Amino acid sequence: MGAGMEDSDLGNDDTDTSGPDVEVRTLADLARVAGVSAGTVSRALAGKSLVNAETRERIQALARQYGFRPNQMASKLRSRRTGVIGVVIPLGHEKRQQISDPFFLTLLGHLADQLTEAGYDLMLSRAIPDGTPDWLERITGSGMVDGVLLIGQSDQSEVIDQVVSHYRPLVAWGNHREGQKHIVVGTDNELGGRLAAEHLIACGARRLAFFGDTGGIEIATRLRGARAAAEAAGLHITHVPIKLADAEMGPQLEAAFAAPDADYDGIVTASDLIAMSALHVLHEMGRKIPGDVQIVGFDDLPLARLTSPPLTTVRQEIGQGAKVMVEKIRALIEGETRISKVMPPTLIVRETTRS
Amino acid sequence: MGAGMEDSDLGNDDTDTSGPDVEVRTLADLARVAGVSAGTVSRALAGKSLVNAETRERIQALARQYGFRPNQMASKLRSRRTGVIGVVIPLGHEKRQQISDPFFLTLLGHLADQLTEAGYDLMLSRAIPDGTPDWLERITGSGMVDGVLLIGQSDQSEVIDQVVSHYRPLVAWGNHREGQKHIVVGTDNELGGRLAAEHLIACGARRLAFFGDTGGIEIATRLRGARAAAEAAGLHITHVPIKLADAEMGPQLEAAFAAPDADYDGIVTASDLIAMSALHVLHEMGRKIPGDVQIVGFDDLPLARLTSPPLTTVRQEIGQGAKVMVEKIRALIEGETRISKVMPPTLIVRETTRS
DNA sequence: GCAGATACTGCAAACGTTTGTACGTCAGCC
DNA sequence: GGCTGACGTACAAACGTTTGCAGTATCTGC
Repeated sequence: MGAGMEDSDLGNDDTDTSGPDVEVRTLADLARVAGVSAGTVSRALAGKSLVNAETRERIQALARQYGFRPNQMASKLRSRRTGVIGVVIPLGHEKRQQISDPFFLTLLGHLADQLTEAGYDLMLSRAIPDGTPDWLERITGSGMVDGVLLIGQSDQSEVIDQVVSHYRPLVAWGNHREGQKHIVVGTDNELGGRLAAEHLIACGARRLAFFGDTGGIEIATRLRGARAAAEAAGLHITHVPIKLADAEMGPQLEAAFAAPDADYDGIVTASDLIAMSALHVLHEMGRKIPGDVQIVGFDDLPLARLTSPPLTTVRQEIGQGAKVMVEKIRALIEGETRISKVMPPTLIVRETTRS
Repeated sequence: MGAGMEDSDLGNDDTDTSGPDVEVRTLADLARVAGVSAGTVSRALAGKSLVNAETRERIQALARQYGFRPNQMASKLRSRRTGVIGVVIPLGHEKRQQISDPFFLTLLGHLADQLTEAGYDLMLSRAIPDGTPDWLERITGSGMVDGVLLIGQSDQSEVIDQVVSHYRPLVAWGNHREGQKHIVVGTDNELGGRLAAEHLIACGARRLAFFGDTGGIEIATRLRGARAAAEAAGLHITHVPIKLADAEMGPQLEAAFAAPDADYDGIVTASDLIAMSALHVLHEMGRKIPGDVQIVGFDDLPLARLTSPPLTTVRQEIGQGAKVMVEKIRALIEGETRISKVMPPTLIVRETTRS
């Protein structure tokens, strides 16, 4: 009608200094207000030196004033860089459809910190591996992330290798295995298992058990290390596959201790969580710790020092691990090639062993 | 140390599936292969009924065969819908630049589950509030998310209200306050604090303390509830502002107990984490629990049942809370209007009180 | 056999940026 | 004074989708 909204006359730069009377949603809008072209606005906001310093600051001030922020989707589409790292937690061998392991959650927290620091956003996905590479490719192939961080490999090492053959920027937390294609940051789980078992043996334990479900390769490797230590000492170690599901853990443990030849005096656990649960069950059974039974955890969660007695455990350098993962993924994105890093765990002796 | 592999050239993997001889990266590419137009391919992959069922399946098969996935950025740009929910954790009143509270982490885990279920992706941001709305608007205004979930309000209630006045789809976890504009899902913290204190009093405690930093509104409200209960019984409750930083908590607590008139016999804590730490410190000091001192936690983390003695605590329905938050944000995105939901907490009596 | 409905499909215009190239101006230099 | 280069800006072509609209067969009923 009469009142056309083609407000293209930019001669009247009179009163619109303070009031965002006209909505500015796009670069073009802001360009009109500033009396320059959209391209210049784009460069100005990106802080490029190509544009006159004075103009740049004027435009930035204008953007602030109008509360303008460039549309990220458009930006990402055009620049073919998302600034987003996908973090995926494979729910692999755990039945429970839920992210619950405090270790992974803690690692996630650290990753969030490191990624933010590095200027990346973090896109979180939980995935349920199904044998095909699809659960992973749904993320790598989405075009939504510049790279992928995998929190744990579960039992999907082959699948991951397969994906990595055509998708480079991927780093996993977990266990390094010879011949594996994908890059891994993790703890030397075999050494960890060994340290735990050796310590127990040195403290006089003879009837050993390993508590943990070996569906994931990390845990399996820990068992291997523990078993090696046991055998070196001429001892047997019983494997008890406790699963990491909050609700079931108590009953599982009770059943384990009720078994006929279950009078263990030294227990290596696959995680602090299991250790804490075991501690609790043993308390209820009236067993003295470390008098009757000694226990070693794995992870050294912040909580490990709060149990009573405080938990002897194998420490994984989780903050450091997150840092390394982020470093590696960044390098990978830059096109560099990288190698895996396995970090040695440390035995933290507290009071659930007789040291 | 690290073992690794330099597997740099990966171009020669042409032995895989049945003949992706021509690379298909875009809709147009696939359209060419299928002998249709790009638009049709788009519709076919979206499963629209507009395209012939047979054609649709042929195209989908082709897409699978060539491993084609539409570029999300382009899709999101065009359709103006991202399918992403931003989850932001304000690091507000905690000095420590790190996501560490297990409660928030657990809530995050549940949110991840619920959002995935609902078909949304989750973009995680940690933010450091700075008094201006900028830390939040950086996310709401980015055009990258369809909605925002806030894990805790910290002390930013006003700022959040301000943002909500022009950005609708936002739901916060936290404390509901009369007159507040933004939608909140959370626990009745005042009631929680009251339940805890009343229970202690009923169990014979007379020298009460509240352990927790009241920088965040949630905690302040819990203290208010506890104080109300104390006053109703004619008792005084001492506020000890313990901060939630892993490393410092021990020393803080020791200092608190070393204070001249610190012979508390009943402690309400602002979180299970503080309670667990206090339990530990008290153990070390040789105090009997619940004989000498009784303690009530807050949250009912899965770990609360594992302490020794098992922790009496005020339970927040965190899984339920996550579910409600996701429901509300979805409704908000659909354009509906919503109201806050405050859920009643439950007192879980275990063994750190004499019941 | 024909009008009109029906069922698909193609065309092309967005979506809002970024960025290579071209253009214009101005200073410095011989 | 013209040439060279530096500097700053405008122009327009992507980026890869989705989707309204128009077009073309095929079908239906009379």
